Amino acid sequence: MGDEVPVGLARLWRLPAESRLGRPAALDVDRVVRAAVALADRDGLGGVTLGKIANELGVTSMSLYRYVGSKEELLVLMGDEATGPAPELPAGPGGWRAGLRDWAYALRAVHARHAWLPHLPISGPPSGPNAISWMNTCLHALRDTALDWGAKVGILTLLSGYVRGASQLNVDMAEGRRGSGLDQPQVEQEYGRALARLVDAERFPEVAALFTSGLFEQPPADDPEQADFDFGLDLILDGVATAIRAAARA
Amino acid sequence: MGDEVPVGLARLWRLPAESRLGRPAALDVDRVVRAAVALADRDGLGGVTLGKIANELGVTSMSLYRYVGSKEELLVLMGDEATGPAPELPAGPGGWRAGLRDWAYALRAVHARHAWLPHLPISGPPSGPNAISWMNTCLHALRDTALDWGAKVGILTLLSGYVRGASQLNVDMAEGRRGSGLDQPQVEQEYGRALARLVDAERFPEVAALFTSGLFEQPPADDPEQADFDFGLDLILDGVATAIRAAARA
DNA sequence: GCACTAACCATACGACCTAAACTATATGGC
DNA sequence: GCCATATAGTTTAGGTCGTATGGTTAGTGC
Repeated sequence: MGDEVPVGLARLWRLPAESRLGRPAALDVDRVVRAAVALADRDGLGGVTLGKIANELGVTSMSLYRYVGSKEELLVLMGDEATGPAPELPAGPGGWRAGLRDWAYALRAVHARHAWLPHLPISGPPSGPNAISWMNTCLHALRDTALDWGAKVGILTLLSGYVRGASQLNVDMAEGRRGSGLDQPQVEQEYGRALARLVDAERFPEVAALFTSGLFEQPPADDPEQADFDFGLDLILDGVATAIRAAARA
Repeated sequence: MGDEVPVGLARLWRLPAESRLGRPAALDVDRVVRAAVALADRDGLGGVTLGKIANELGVTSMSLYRYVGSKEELLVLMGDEATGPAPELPAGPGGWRAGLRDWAYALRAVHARHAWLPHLPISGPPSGPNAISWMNTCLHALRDTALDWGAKVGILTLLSGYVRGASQLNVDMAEGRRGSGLDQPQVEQEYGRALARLVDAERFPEVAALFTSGLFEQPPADDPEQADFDFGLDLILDGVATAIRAAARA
């Protein structure tokens, strides 16, 4: 009967340590993590340094190790902190499809607020309280379907991975166009033209056709990133619909 | 009429520099990148160091800067190198579905050979010759469909992102169980039980139900990771099928 | 006031990436 | 054959960062 919880999990869930002995702590895990998140929001992931965090808090970097096992662990804590709790359960009508769509939109919005978040190294399955909160909301949206637990978890994994990947790509493209005052369509043009010169139409006929198709030349929608995101999301949701129908038949 | 190509792209595509002047080079980009890949295969991404690469090649770390602009750029080159060219075009029957499935399987196999590959930071849209090769194969599988280019690119992005995310998760789970001689089902048990103790059934009823469902207790398939992968893949392919039908109707 | 415990700090070390200046080795024109 | 030139590679050094170690400070409870 192991009642114990790994120390990393304990800090993620902020389990109180219980001890009135010794010198009282001037900080707590929360303040450390919040300072780190604020720093990442300002300077990016690469700008997060134990020294700078400590400076911000008026302590030395070594004292942070009283609250965090290592920088790697700190990154995990930052991830859960920045993700925050999932929005309230919709419970409204619209069924699973609207529920999943809202969920994905909300998660995307979180990534937009913290551009570094999708770039955090994955450290395993969702384990923090906020990650669990999002998990709960997603599963809730699927509650009235005939899917078994394995399928629900698969959908959750797929969907969160998709949002993460899409956000990551958006951020990277945005980073690529920093300095040169180009917006998204211009970057796509640049990309398409540079590669059109490199791609041999004989070796890669499909790609060559793509780059001469004019897809990267037209300035179509007013928010192309949103449109791209919606395309993939709808495609996934169509797949979910198929799975739900199949489960209902069984 | 800019005939020029950014220097990063030039190195990715190994554009020859043309110059018989000066001291002849003892190395070339290829050898540097291959040594780096071999090192990553052995020691992981964190074990890749300019010093170690140089050592392996019998030079000093600074000389590597003759071939690579920075370590960041080296990572990009490593990514394309390790990905390698896509497998030969199937051209067989089975249509787009078999084509995409084979493609995804092959990409997954590449990630299995280079566990660090899915962990590389994304640096933009596919740009290297090998990435383009995989792009070409994927587009080829969709050739006989009525999808427009935008949809095809969306599917490519979605699919490659999915494979990447799934591989990343597999690697991280495998890493989590290093040291303690546990296999996948045991790790899932450990995960399920640890979280079952932390998750409040009132706040997170769905998750609580999941963790008491026994999903993480049973040792079901003989290759659970493969089964999970297939579930997501089939779901995506079902979504693609829907999109193809819709495009054909239009 | 004394043992004990926990929080915090000063110091130091070892990686690592890379800028700058210098040396080595080839080519091509005279 | 020699020199200007251009490219390759080395030396040296600086700066940043994570963190191991050991000492110091500030509280609690007997």
